[in-house]
Amino acid sequence: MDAQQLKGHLDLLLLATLEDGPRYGGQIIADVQTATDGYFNLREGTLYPALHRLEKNGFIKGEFQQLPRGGSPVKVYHLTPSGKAELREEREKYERFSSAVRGVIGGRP
Amino acid sequence: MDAQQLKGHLDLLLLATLEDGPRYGGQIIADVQTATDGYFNLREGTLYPALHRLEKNGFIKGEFQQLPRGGSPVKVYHLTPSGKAELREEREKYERFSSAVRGVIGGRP
DNA sequence: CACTTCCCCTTGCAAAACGAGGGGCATAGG
DNA sequence: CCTATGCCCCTCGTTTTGCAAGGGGAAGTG
Repeated sequence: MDAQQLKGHLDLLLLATLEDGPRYGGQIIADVQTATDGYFNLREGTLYPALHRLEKNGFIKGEFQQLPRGGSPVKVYHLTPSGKAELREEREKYERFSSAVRGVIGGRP
Repeated sequence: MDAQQLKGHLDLLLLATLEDGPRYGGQIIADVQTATDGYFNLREGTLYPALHRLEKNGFIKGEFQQLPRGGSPVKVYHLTPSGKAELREEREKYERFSSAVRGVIGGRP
């Protein structure tokens, strides 16, 4: 996977992942990896700053929770209403991007 | 258009544009803009360094040519054989990227 | 002679993913 | 008990790269 390829699209992936329900860091990484057949292998140094960014912008909210299986509390993030709206916008933005690229390289829109 | 969105995909766009024939800077900008319905509006500060990068890697080659319509000679770039191979690879890379994103956000692959 | 229009190039800036490193808590093994 | 391992969360510095701004040259126009 090319690192630069991901720039500008990470927020969309995170919001879309959280759309399926609250998750904490490790789960998000695992889910993205599964959903992309291993193509996107997010690093912690990538994920956490991105989550903080999204939280600061009010799109997601994180709360520490104690898991039944013990261990330290984990920080579970969930979408806010404004985050759902943002997700819709990001989806549309991606569609415009995708169409534009297809317009240049050819292939299905 | 989000600047970050383009990162990591610019080389693909340039190589694909030159696939249709040799072009000089201004033409490339115009062609990309047309092919994307105005979505990608490349700046000179974006284009020229990228062209130099591609040329240094042997993917394209630029030569100054005198245009029939007069004016200063323009630098016309064309794909090299290794550039055509690179374009194939970049296309595949983009398809993998695109599939991966679709895998997360849903929608057609 | 200005003035505009292209064309080409370079420098410094900013955004963002990443690698590496650190620290905390809980369970397992010696 | 004490160390090791496994998660989990966070941060700092690096690198890449698109972009804005600026500059310069050649040709045409009033």
